[in-house]
Amino acid sequence: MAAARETERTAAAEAMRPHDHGDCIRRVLDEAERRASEDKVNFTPVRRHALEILLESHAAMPAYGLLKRLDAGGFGSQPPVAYRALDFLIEQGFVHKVERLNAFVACMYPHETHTPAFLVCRNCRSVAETCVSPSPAALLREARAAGFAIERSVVEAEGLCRDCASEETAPCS
Amino acid sequence: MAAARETERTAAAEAMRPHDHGDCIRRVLDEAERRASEDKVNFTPVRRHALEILLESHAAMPAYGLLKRLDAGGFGSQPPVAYRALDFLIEQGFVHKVERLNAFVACMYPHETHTPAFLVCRNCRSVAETCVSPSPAALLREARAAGFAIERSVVEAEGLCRDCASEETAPCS
DNA sequence: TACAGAATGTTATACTATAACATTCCAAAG
DNA sequence: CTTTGGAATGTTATAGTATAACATTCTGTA
Repeated sequence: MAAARETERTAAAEAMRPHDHGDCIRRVLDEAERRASEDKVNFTPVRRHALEILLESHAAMPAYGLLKRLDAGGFGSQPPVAYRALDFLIEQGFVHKVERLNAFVACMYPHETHTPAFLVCRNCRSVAETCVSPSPAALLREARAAGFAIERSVVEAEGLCRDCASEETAPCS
Repeated sequence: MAAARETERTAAAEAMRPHDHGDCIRRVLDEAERRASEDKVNFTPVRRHALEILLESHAAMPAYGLLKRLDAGGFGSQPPVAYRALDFLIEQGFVHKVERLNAFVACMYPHETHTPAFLVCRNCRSVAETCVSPSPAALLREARAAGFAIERSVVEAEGLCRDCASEETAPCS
């Protein structure tokens, strides 16, 4: 049982482990590409580049960090450059905003509409996205009783990722 | 069944219905009072007044809205006045921040530590707080597999409350 | 009384986000 | 082809959110 748990593989676990991140990027980028042309939306260079930047890591990036990178890539230095790209990417479901951090992460499941749940490390800001069921049944029940129509929802869990936890307990580096 | 649902009462439903809000305020304020003296924390005038202001409605209030009210009450006009009061109230669990809105609401369940879940109306910004189980089992499983230690989490659901929904479908006022 | 820690007062500044309007690009209609 | 209208981008300005840093006051306790 313990051994099984050790080797258990889930999306969140993968995101926080060393892995072939090049594969992540290619996979997501291809999928985004496909979806964009399928939906006939305009996946322009600045939008693509923004997504590529966000895909570089599983950490959340602030808008102005993205802007800086976009500027370095020759895409302009004013805030709307970043926010417009982000608006587009979020609209398409390629990127999520982590409200807790006022920062943005590339979606690891761009192939399906879903309610994201994030494991946000308070130390290194890494963000692992997981797939949970859209809303807990209890919440749906409450909402219905209140006459409230849920349109979208998000779960944000804050804590310590494995790496940061081991650093805290054994700061030997 | 349908009739039963009509008359169903839950915390979230109550918050969004006309109710004796004076009772809400007294109940929560008393409880806060009690907890503060129990925990030997300093429930100063500015902190108490901030909580009173937030308790006036179930809508979320931005920090600078609170600040304006505190200033009107003679408690000072600079941002730290509001943020310090909010820091204290959040620390004590008397107030939650609704990240989605960058705004703050008084907690309706100050008697228990809990993971809040919010039903946030995108139209009127009313916020109904509900009690759901701390984290969905699926999320806990993911977290464990990832070696991630959840310290706190929040669910924020966005949609339309009953009143705003009926306005949208029948704008006759 | 002197001290220490908590709370508050005050100034300045950093960070996040959007409004508003000008310009360019490009594809579809004429 | 050309025009024309919507989408995208460029640009300036400003609104909104939050914290750093340091001075001062208050209060309980040694």
